[in-house]
Amino acid sequence: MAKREPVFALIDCNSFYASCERVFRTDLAKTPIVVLSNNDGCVIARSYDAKPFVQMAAPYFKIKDELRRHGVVAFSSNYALYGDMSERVMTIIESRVPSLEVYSIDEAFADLTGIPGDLTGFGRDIRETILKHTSLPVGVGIARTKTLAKLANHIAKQLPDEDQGVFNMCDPAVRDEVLRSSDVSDVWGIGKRMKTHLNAMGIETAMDLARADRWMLRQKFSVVIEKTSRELAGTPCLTLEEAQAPRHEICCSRMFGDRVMDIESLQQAVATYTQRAAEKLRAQHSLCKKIRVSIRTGMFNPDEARYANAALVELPYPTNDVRLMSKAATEAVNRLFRPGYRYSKAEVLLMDLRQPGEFTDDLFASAQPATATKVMEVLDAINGKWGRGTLRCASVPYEPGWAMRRELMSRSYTTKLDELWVVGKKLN
DNA sequence: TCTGGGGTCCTAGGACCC
DNA sequence: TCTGGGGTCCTAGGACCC
Repeated sequence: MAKREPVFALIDCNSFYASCERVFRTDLAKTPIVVLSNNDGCVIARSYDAKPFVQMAAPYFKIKDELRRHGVVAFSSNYALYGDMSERVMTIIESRVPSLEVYSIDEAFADLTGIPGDLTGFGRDIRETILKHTSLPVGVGIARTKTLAKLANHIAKQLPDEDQGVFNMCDPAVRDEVLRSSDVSDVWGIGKRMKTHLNAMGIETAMDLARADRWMLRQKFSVVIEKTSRELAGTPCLTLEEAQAPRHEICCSRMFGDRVMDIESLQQAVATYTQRAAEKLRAQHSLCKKIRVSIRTGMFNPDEARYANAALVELPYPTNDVRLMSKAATEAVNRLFRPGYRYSKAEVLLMDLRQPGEFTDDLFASAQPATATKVMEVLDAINGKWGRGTLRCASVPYEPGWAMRRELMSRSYTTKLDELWVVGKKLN
């Protein structure tokens, strides 16, 4: 029997955050929409019809009036809603493909190797099912490698409606045609810097990169670019990664709603971020040995005095005990704090993460006491049942003065009982 | 007044060891 | 005259992704 050729699909939601908002606001079906980053800082998603009016990452305060003039409606980001919608989409895809890698909140790679019959039809079927069950439009790219599937997906989004957002690039002739007409910067893994370097060497299109001297690519850049080149030429170098490995670092950082000047607020913020990071840490069953805390002022205003600094604290033993972690993190704030500055952001980064049992306990140092592990389990159980923050360290305020701005937030239509979508009753 | 929040991988270079 | 050759581990920094 002939060896089965590998086939990958990349399925991703179109303008995901904006589409999620639209699902529950049918009155905005024909209105351009943008979604803002945390703190209503800048634009992170645009509906298709908003794209002509707004640049990605444009600061909201600068373009507010312009948006209003064009009738573009803005939303604060509502991650509870997006996370829930994402799970629904992934569940549908998972039920139809042999194996799936959830790559981000709005996209997934699927292994279609060995699926008989017309793959384009298969892609259309998935797309229709998702649309029917969630009202979210997706694009499907199908090809021999992950990098090519990404490119196929990019093409799928530019197709006219009758092609239903599915593009199959398995045919070598079709693939070559696409490679020739795609700019090298459309390739997954080629950013702005790499484009500049490659262009300088005469590599302009995806086809140029596919045919470039691999040894030279590896010498001059890295093995990553070499793999990209091979993948474009049709040789799979990247595999589907179904099980998500535990993170090596866990980060929680936020801009403040307003500038902060006092040390108490910074301590509260850092305690709050540590709490959130510790939750993520325990969710992946890891322990952490080092914490890096950083604070900084705004970086954009030239008239404002700037300061940014970070401190690394090492814990006595690998732990997931939020009490120990908060104490260490807030002590770091005392070291970092300089009075007189207007702080805009703090960050807590958990580093040197380990799995229990993976490291050797030091003969003379202590390990996390069993009681602490138990206390954390109870803490997570209570917060899991009654909501995040029900039980917390005293240093974490309930309604902090420095909380981020989210003035344009939609409701938690799918995740809060008292905010459910009501059909047949006029909202807003 | 005001510009996000997560992550990943790779490489180079220094410290240290035998 | 003239000062090896590996190896490992760690960290910082660059580049990229969504």
